[in-house]
Parts: sequence; C-alpha cells; structure tokens
Amino acid sequence: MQSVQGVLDTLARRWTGELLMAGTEGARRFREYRRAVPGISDRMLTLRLRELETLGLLSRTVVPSTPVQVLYAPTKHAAELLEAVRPLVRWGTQHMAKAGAQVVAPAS
Amino acid sequence: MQSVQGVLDTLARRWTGELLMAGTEGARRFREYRRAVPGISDRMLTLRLRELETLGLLSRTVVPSTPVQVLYAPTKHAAELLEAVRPLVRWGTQHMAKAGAQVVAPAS
DNA sequence: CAGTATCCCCCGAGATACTG
DNA sequence: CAGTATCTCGGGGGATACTG
Repeated sequence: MQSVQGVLDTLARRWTGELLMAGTEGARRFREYRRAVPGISDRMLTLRLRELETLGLLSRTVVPSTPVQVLYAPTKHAAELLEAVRPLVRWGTQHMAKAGAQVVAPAS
Repeated sequence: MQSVQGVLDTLARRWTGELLMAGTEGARRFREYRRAVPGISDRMLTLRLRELETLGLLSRTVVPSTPVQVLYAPTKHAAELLEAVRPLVRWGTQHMAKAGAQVVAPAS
C-alpha cells in the first residue's frame, strides 16, 4: 500500500485530476489547460504542471516562436495511470454518492 | 473524475490506507489498529476510524463487557474498494519508485 | 480499553501584482 | 503567452493531558 501513497497524494491534490483529464481531452497549451480547468490560478496551474512533469505524467516542450509556445502532452505513463484509476472511478461512482461524499459541484 | 475525488481525498489522507490494510489483515479492536499502524495517535486513530465508518468502509460494534470492547470490521464496500485500488497499486509499484516519488520508509 | 479535549504548527492553496 | 514573487489564511495533523 505504501507504494501508492505517492500517486494517491498526487492525484488527490486539488486540480491534479482535472488537469490530467484536460490533457487527455486535448488541452496542450498553458492557456488551454487554464480554460479547461475553471477556477485554477496561474500559480497553481504552473505548480501542478511542473509536478506532473516531474512525475513523468506530462511532457513539456517549448516552441521558441513569438510569443513563445509551451506544449504539454500526457505521456504513456499518464495513459496507463488513467487506465489504472478506472476501477476506482467505477467504485466511486457506484458507492460514494450515497455515502454522502461531497461531489465537487460542477462549475456550470 | 469528480466522482472519485471523495475517495481519493479520503484514501490519500494520512493513515487511511494503512488502517484499511490493517483491517483486512485482521485488526479488529482499537488497540489492534493502533499497534498495526505505528506512529498514529489516539486522536488520529479515532478520527480516521470514524471517517471510515461514515464512509461505510468499517462497521463499528460496541461489546458492553468490562472493560468495554469495540470491534471494527471492514465492510464489503471496503473489500470492493481494495479490489478497485489494485490496478493503481500495481501502477504505482511499477512506475512511481523510479519517478522519485517518496515511498514512506518502512517502520522496521 | 477506548476514547476526548486543547493547543500549536506547518503546508497547501487563494489573491494579487509583476515579468521575459 | 506563460509564467514568478509575495502575502495571507485555513485546516490537517502532531503533542500532550485527561476520562467514562
């Protein structure tokens, strides 16, 4: 169980899950992630993207155009992680709602 | 993804995973959990056990002997949750170590 | 045995302003 | 556009002492 604590800590932190999803759903640039995740601040976005990069879940590529572009892309690891999380998502969907777990209110 | 945030938040909090494991590994009474999870304080143990009970992951039974006994038992939900976490554990075992994720140092 | 009750501290995250 | 730099606040969790 200790071996997942790191993943868990990371995934559970605010914004991380949403960012990962945003990535798989087509977000690539900084502002695309920001648009995809309503409410996140530039600071948190930067922090999370860096963390995900460090964990090997996102790749970061700087395109030296003017203005500069930075492209983020989910790695294979991220895809595998998302797969690994699936059963947990199913479990959550089936059991947590009725247990009174607070589901984050949709923005819209 | 929002549907798992609750699970994730819970599982990621300190002690929770270890307590769940302790339960499946035979811990039943308050002090058995305390022994099984080195370093946890009475306060945190109480808090976590209550949370897990609220989430429907542990049942709590008071046996009115002298002194009183309180028995905790993982529910079916907990067993299902543990199953659902498996793939994630595998993913973590395979990928996190080398990513520099801090694995909690084993007590012994 | 199985908890409560306090007090305290640190860190995660928000707000705001600024920059190459 | 894609970030940094500060400041602040709240609450999660530790330490310690006490109790039915």
